[in-house]
Amino acid sequence: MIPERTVERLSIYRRLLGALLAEGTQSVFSHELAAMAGGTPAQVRRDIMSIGYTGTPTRGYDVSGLIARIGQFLDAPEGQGVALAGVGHLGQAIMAYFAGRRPHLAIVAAFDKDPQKVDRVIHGCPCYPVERMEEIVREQRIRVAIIAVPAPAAQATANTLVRAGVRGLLNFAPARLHVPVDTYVQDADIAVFLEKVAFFARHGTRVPGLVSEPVGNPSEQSEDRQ
Amino acid sequence: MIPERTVERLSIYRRLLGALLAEGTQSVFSHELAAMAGGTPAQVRRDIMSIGYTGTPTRGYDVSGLIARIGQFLDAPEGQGVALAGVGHLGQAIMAYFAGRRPHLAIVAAFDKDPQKVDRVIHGCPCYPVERMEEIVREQRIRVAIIAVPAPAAQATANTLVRAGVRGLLNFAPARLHVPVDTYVQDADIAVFLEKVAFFARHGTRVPGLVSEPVGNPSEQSEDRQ
DNA sequence: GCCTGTGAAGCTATTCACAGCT
DNA sequence: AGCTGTGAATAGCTTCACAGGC
Repeated sequence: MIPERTVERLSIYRRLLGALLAEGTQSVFSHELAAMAGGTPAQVRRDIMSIGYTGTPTRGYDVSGLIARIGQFLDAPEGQGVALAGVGHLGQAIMAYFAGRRPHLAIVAAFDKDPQKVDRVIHGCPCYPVERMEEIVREQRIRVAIIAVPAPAAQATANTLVRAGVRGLLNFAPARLHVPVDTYVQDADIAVFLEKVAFFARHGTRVPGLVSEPVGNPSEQSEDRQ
Repeated sequence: MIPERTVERLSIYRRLLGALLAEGTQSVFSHELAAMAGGTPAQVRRDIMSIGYTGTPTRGYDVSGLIARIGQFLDAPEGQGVALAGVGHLGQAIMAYFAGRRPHLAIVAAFDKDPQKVDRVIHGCPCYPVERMEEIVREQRIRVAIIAVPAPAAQATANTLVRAGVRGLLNFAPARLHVPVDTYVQDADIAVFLEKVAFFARHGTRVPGLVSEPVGNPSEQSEDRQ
């Protein structure tokens, strides 16, 4: 099984590769991708190796070929619909972000308990009352959901979603969710993030890949870097 | 230096301990905290050991004492002000969340380039035009900032903040930031999170600590678990 | 010369397992 | 009996460093 961190980085590589493609770049070296992503060339090579793609010493990796390979690896062939629980500011920010782009991972239904917010379409996404969540998620075979409800409602929301068939949750509520072992939870707990940033802003700690000011200068030597 | 993951967990433990305190619980065992946080008892004990707090075999850890110790460790003694760049839906969700609570880590200034959004107070936080960001962040000696602007503006925003003295960034924009090595960046990239969740919803993978349905049942045996 | 692919080494984080305490 | 504190073992991830290719 592939490391979680590698999956994250592949997603990042794909986005960067898309930008390269848009500007007409046809191939890229591991050290270039590493500089853009903020990692090491060795890491990039190993990540790409882990999904069975290969480059050539002369040109590096083919941009569109690598994008396609990452897609085969990360995306569900049939596409995946996503449910969104909670249409507050956060939920709307998320809808706005995903509107239009990402055909294969689109938010296809949103839910809120406020009657004012439902029964309309926001950013191309229909909003329903929470009462219909279980029914709709089950019928549409939705397996991925975003929890953007207040903390006190998070566990109940998760329970309903799991009951309806969801197996992956992105949880923005500041609460720990208890779910079955076959359900994956990614926490995005803003309060935790902010306390961590505040701590390290005072105590310092930085990742590898170094990267200096604005665009990382290509201060490579012979064998990778240090 | 303390592991990054430990800092995250300490923040989580503190929140859980606060809830225990509110309901009048005076002491807690590592396995109880582990069940609440979704980790292992050994992990909890080591995290607590790493900040130099000790419990007793008979009662476990003293709830208020441990909260205080985590506070000494995580928080700046004088408190830390936080700047927020971007007052869109996401920025407003963040302001709403931090309004009131967290005296020692409050959002003290928000910035937006839209003249409609600025020169007023939202959730107790004054909003200024971006042009004044560098000046205000520098004058208020703000060291921590949240980036909630669109991706194309993220790097320029980060540059300005760093120039003004910020040393910790929480970045919600789907873009990799290039900053000086002494500046800490925590990425909260929603698109990456969602792709990761979608991937593992299909392929499965779960953390330790197991945890079953709703509230984790206390199926402990003698020596820890597993 | 400069690249990729990769075994091996090195690190970091987590878990085991038990001595010591009550 | 059941807990904490912790050295030792393990697991997981990252980086090194070099063979092989153009």
